Amino acid sequence: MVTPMSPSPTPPSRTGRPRSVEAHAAILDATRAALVELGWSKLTMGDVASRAGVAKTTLYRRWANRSELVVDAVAVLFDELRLPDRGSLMADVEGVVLQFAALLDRPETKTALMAVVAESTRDEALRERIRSAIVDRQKRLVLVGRERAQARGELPYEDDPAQAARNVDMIFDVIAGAVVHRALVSAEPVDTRWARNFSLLLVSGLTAGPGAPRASSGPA
Amino acid sequence: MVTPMSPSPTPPSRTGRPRSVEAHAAILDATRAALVELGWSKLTMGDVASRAGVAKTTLYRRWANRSELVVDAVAVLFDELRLPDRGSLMADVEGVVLQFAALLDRPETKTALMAVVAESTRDEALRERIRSAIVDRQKRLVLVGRERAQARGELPYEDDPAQAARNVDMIFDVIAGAVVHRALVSAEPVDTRWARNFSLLLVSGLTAGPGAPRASSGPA
Amino acid sequence: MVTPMSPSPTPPSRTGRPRSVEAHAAILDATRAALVELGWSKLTMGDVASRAGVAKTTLYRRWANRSELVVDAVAVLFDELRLPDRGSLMADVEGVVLQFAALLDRPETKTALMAVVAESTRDEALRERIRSAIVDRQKRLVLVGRERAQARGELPYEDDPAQAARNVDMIFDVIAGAVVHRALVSAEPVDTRWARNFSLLLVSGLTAGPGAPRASSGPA
Amino acid sequence: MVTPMSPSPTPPSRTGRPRSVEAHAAILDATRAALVELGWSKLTMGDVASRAGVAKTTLYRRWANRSELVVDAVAVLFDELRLPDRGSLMADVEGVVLQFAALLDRPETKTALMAVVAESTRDEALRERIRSAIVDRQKRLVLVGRERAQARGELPYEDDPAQAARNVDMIFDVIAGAVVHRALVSAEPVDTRWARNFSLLLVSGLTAGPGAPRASSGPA
DNA sequence: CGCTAACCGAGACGGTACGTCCCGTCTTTTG
DNA sequence: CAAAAGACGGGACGTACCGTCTCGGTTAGCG
Repeated sequence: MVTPMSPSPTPPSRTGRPRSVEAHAAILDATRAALVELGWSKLTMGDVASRAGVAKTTLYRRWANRSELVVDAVAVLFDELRLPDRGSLMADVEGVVLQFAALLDRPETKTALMAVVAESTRDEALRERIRSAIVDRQKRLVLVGRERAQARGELPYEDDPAQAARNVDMIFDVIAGAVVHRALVSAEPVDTRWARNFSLLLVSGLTAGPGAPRASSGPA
Repeated sequence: MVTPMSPSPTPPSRTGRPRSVEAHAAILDATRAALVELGWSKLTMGDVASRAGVAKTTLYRRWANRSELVVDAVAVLFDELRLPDRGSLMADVEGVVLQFAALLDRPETKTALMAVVAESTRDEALRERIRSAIVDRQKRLVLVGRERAQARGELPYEDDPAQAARNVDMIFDVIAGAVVHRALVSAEPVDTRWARNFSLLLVSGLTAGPGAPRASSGPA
Repeated sequence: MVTPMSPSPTPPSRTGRPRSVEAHAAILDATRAALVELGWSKLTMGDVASRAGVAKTTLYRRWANRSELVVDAVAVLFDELRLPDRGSLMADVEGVVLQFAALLDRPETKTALMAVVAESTRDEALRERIRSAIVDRQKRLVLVGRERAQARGELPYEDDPAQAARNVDMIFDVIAGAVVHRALVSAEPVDTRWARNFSLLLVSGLTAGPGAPRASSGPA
Repeated sequence: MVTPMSPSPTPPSRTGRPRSVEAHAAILDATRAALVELGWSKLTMGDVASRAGVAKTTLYRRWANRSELVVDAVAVLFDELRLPDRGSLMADVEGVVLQFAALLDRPETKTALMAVVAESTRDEALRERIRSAIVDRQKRLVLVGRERAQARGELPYEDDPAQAARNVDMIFDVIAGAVVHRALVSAEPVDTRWARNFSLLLVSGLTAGPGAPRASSGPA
């Protein structure tokens, strides 16, 4: 209970045998491997431990429960998302949609993401961990895309910083939500055609609706 | 052995004691109550059975597992969604967004929906059950909204029926996905302002992008 | 509760559809077959019913529980025991020992006999059923053997009828007990050598000890 | 998976937490108590576990099934049997018969012994466990009795060691078998009179038949 | 010759126990 | 003093049978 549950490989303690750094990586690797082979609901702490060549107690010393472990194991995969400049806002959106869809098609992500979100509806600490480890980190993609579009003149600059932040949040929810829903709930493929149609819809909305000159505070 | 795990209280068999219809309703009620009190991850079959005043075997006779039971228990809640005519496409969208958000704010829905979707990534039968019991049934809302908007002249009629169907699917994924992501992943409230901004974005996109005159097959 | 649990195919009732006689035989056959294949502890009422092509209710209408059913199914096998005249008391004893051993070597008898006896230690009705269906019926063998030995002059006639009855009981317990113990508890074969040694011991004891002239009321 | 199901509280493993010795004793005590209260057929592993203040898994870690547990729980009772020197072979036999009868009259022994023997007809491991934990250990009584009788000159010394062993086995089967059969199958009391008559029969047979001078290898 | 009572099969019912799996914790020995 | 090993108390699983209870339907004997 007093043990710090941080993912940092070495806690403040100075005395005693230091925590193994190799173990940390091995555990996260084992977690992803177990997700691929077994899926979220059949993944067990004991199995992860034995895959990692580690005792169960070592896991519990570092993570409070399996949801937090899985969030950490999966979060790094989201950091691989990139937003290369494809020349236009619509192309950039289409690119990130397809990248995100590819990520959601990986078995470890597919099975784990919705599961930890479901858990988080009853677990404040987990909710916070998801937000900081995944959600907030990926909003960078929206920020970069907007800046680029503004530089290109495709989007105006928003004066109100609060409204600008709200726009970023909403666009993130729209893009991520639509892709997740298409891929996991409707269980239909996110292919090039879908990505193009979706990007067209979004970019049209952005250039005509909120984010467009003077549409945010009150629609016509 | 091959007893159909359908939610219908009486399988095709003609002989033998028929399945109890009261038990069926009691089980679904108990399932929702357990979701509210315990949440998905602490809900157990044994607990549902005893709440319903029913033996555990009676549950397993009718549902193959907890996920399928929960889908059936939750699906009926989605049928309460309505699309009253609020006079404009944007008002209609805003209305359905707020209704859907209210539904996702109910504890039984919040904790269960993402959980069964997560399970369904490894369970084809469950995926199909979610699709038929929830997803396909609620697309009716998009259909009604589009027809109404077309009648009002807010949206054009689409000639290609395949493209029309694709549009319905995508709009459904965008609306449901954005609301779900905002409410459960980002864990931020879907309030009136968010709903208005989102509706503005969507309707702007719809009237300018796909669904707008000749933008669907290929943008310039 | 009011239904008479007698093994007779037709209870005292006069009106209504009579109980099926074919079913009765089919059930006992199925019981023995299940004993052979599954053994006592894995024999189930449902399995016997389906083997016999009969509903479970039909079994319960006729037998109170599986122990009583098995006693009835096994009892008839004991009636096949015979005591052919082999010319001497010792040869007669040896003959019946080997016959009894052969009966106990049959899988249905082996697995069932001790099981129902074990049950009967807590079930008075079952104890009575075992006594009347098996134990008392087979004492006939001892009676015949004694009469024959007395006719041959190998054994004296006992004047006191109560003592005579006690002797029969004891000899029955000694023979049956020794064979059962050797076969099932010690789990060693009852072969010709064992049978001969045992018979020698018993007949020696009988002609010198109780049953011998004036040894029963008080040994020297 | 291949954990040795031995009754010893500590398996060969050297590392890890050792098995609790207190739990071991508590379980065997609880088993006997449950046998007394419920009898063999109503004794459940879960009930024994909760009586012993132990988890069900702890039982299964040490015994493969209920039968093996019960054999271990009951076996120690047989070790209480003694053979005090009563001055003559007949008195010694009578004494052990009455002691054995008293043991079989205890509710835990009565209900359990025949039950595990019945199970053992289909379970080689159980058969071996009964033999080593009960049967072979109690043959000591016959050995002691014979030595004493030989010292007294009541019985001759047997030259052939194989025949001597066979005699011990047979006498054990005769004594134990007769008492068990009288007590449990015939369900009649083993009182002093019965014990005296039986002892007379047996001792007469022993001094005149096998074990007597030159009758063992082949009677005329 | 139709009643009617008791039978029949099928199979769902509320229950109990099973033996297994995993949880998260706790004692050990080892490094 | 941490780490691996593994036993611990506990809880839920999904299954197997129990003995009972509807069902719809059959089969006598009696009136």
